[in-house]
Amino acid sequence: MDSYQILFPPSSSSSASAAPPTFPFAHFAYKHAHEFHAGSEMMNHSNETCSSSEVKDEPVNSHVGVSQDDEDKARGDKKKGPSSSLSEKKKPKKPRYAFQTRSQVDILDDGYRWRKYGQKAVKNNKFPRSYYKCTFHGCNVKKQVQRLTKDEGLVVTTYEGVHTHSIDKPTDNFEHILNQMHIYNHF
DNA sequence: CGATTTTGACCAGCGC
DNA sequence: GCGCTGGTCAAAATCG
Repeated sequence: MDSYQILFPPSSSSSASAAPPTFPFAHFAYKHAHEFHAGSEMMNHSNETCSSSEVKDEPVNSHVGVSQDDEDKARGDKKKGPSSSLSEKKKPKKPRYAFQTRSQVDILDDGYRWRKYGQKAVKNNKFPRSYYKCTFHGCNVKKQVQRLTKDEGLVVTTYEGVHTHSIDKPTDNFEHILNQMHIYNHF
């Protein structure tokens, strides 16, 4: 837990091929474009919500970000029980895209279908963090939603992985925004 | 009745 | 080595 580098995705994606089709939350971003906070620079403009000047505990203040690592994953078996099988992987962290939004509800509908699989109380936060998994068959995308203590109205959503399928609930022509985001991405 | 949420337990990584 | 914290699983409960 710490701060993910909050920034827009792959500004450094050396391998474009590896670049995900789009951000998993692009769709959602569009829907909440008006209240979408992403991009360190973009944020500066809308500093009304977060005055990230004196940050001390909350690393995530006014950044939205992304931090990607490997594209692998390492969930072979993590479960209770004898950990006999485990001699591989070190801890490949999948790319994670974090961004925060202003919303009264934690459950932000981004078009995909999620199933909650856990909830945990995190330190420095009054509100618990919820863990969701994409229910699409074969899609291992996960996301966690957490409300900030400082800004009760701010919800931090962290996506892990990229959806390998289309949105379950298509709506507006968000592809437009997608393109824009791509631009940032390329930037 | 099936899908999803809730909730406690378990495990792994990290810091001291 | 121990304790803390985060992340995940799974059984039970709840919802549509």
